[in-house]
Amino acid sequence: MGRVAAARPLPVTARGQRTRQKLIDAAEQVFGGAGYHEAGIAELTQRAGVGLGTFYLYFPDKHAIFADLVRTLNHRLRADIQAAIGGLDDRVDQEIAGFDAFFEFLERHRNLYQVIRQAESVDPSLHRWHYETMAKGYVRGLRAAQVRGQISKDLDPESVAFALMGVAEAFGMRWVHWDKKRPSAAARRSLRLLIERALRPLGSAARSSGKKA
Amino acid sequence: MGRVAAARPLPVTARGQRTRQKLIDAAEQVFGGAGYHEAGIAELTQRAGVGLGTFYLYFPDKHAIFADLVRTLNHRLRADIQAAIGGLDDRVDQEIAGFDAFFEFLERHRNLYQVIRQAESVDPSLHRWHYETMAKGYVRGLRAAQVRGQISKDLDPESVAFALMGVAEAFGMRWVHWDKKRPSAAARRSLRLLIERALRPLGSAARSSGKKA
DNA sequence: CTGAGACCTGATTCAGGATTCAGGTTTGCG
DNA sequence: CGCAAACCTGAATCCTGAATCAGGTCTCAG
Repeated sequence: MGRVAAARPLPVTARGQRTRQKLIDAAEQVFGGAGYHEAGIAELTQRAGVGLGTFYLYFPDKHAIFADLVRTLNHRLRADIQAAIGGLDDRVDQEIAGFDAFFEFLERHRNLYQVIRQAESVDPSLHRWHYETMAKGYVRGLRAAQVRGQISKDLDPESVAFALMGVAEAFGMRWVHWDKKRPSAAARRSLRLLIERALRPLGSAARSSGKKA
Repeated sequence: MGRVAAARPLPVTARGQRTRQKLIDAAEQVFGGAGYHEAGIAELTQRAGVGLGTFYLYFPDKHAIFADLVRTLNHRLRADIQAAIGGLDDRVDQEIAGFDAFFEFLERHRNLYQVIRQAESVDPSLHRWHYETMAKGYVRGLRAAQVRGQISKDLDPESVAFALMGVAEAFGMRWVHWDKKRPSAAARRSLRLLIERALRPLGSAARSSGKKA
């Protein structure tokens, strides 16, 4: 669980920083393609174009760079979703936009996302951290939307957050991962209906903002 | 993907059958506790109380017994859910009962379920088979319910199936896996509300069967 | 009883892969 | 320049653990 292994000091010069980045980029490819256990340090350094030993100048061991990757991923994903949600002020619209951003992220970082899945067996606490992090922001947004009366007040925000994350993952697996394309029109239509009906307060009409706010 | 490795003939005598079973039972423990890669054949045979070499009398390699386990799990899980759904004739009630059965299964086979998650990196096609199998039954049930007018007809059954499976996994992770207990009352209440509102045709009243049919 | 299968065994083999280390090479500053 | 400090290198080390195999041991049909 709590891996330790003395962290290496961050590189001082520009050259060092470049090299470290090359290693991280390579890790993205390598861990994504093969799994954590299948991937070798040799393959990683080769793809980064550096010597084998160089790896250990920047990371104490294999696990360390994997953990780095997961954290990076987590940040990028949350940033993408936040950006996509930005201008919207209706929570249901935000959900839809968030889902789209998620699918797009999955497509662009197809391998990368597998890394997070792997984390479940490689480092359970890291895996859990990922979901807890994601959920926290989610819950905050949902609670605010409840106050604004945009989503039903009788729903427990945390439950809704996990439910939606689950749906996102399942759709990502079914369409992006298996079919290698964004969810079909039918799937996206159903997704919108499900979210709309499940979250919207009972009385309020569907569709909040037509095309323009 | 398509692993081959000549399967060993099934044991002929009662003794052989017993031994094979002991190995499978041990695999359940060992693969569940540690991961696939962490678990060793030695540990497995030790727990089964047989010699190391005996393993290779019944399985061509490590992968084979893992695949066996995933298939077994898949069957047990589907059987449990079918049994739980049995007597009910309203689809929403069936969904709730199905979820409960799933959570109970997760609790009882806590380790075992991780095996299926592991399958994603150990054998992607097996992993996909698991979900496709689960989805197929799901879709059939949903379609029938649509004909009966129990759930909204404008939803794509496959989309709903994957959405619900996703929610089940997320809840399983959050409550059964992390908290080591069934979902909280609040969570189960929200779950029911979400399903009810998302699936039920627009006009129809909630709650189909109160306490007794 | 008895022997031919059917089963069982675990030390040993062996390949793969993480990590080390004993030197190079490069960079930048005085 | 001149020389630390900062980087880089990859063959060699060392360990792990899957898979093998050369012999036993059990079982039951005849």
